[in-house]
Amino acid sequence: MSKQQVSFPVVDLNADTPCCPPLAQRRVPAETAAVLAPAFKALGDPVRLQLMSMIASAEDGEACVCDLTPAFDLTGPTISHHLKTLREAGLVDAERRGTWVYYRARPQILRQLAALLSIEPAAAARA
Amino acid sequence: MSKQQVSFPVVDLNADTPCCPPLAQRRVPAETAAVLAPAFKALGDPVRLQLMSMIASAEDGEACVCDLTPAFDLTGPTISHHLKTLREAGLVDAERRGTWVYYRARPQILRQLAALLSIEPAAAARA
DNA sequence: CGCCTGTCTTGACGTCCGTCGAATCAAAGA
DNA sequence: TCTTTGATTCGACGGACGTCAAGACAGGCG
Repeated sequence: MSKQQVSFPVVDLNADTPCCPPLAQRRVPAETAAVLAPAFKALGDPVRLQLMSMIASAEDGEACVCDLTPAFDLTGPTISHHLKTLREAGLVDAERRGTWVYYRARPQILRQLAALLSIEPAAAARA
Repeated sequence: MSKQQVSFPVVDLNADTPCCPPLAQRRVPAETAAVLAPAFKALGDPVRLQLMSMIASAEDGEACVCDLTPAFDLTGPTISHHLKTLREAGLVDAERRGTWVYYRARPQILRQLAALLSIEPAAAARA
């Protein structure tokens, strides 16, 4: 493990983040943007967006990699890479139970992102 | 991101898009993911997230490039490039009036993105 | 027209990203 | 222990991205 990987985001948005009056209500400060942007970035790939949805909409709230991988025309390592991206963005958690690894969505950050994008009637009517 | 990119999008999400039961409710189809991911991607940069917020939260619902640019330690062309990205993602509209160019948010797509990320109590309680 | 100011486009550079094959690690069985 | 199966990490390649300097374009004013 020694080598690189100095920075290891694994964004922790659950704790302190004062989180986000809507984007259209007050200007997002640079620090908030720096914290939240990586989450949007992680969702900015069609494969990861589908992975996120498959995980979040799974029956028991969790999905096995073994169910995720065959849903795409991509190799295992590539799916694993995308899952790592989602993990480091703080969007999902992973847990190994026996042979398989299960992924679970973190609803708090999803709510934060949704809140940031929410538009109140006032702003909506304005434009 | 996923390869291809058939033609430059200039995503038109306002019209037809069936748009999006919450991501955690039903699995997002590949076509929907392909259409929505670029919008998230566009928000996945701190500068663009701030630009989007500055535009959406502006007094009259629109912001002049001349007000946007000096808010960052970046050159004019770079800001212009980011604005173009937001435009091509369908997140903002631009209009030239005399000397200055004004940008205006498109609330519909913001609402769509927010709806996609929204978590119902059921799914929230589950995880 | 000519000049100035504001904005966008172009071309280039270095970095990051998505993808794969091969190697590695982890758990379960023979 | 050795083998098998599932998942991640490593190393590499090609393409996309963020940034800037320089040039081009548009509108206003003498």
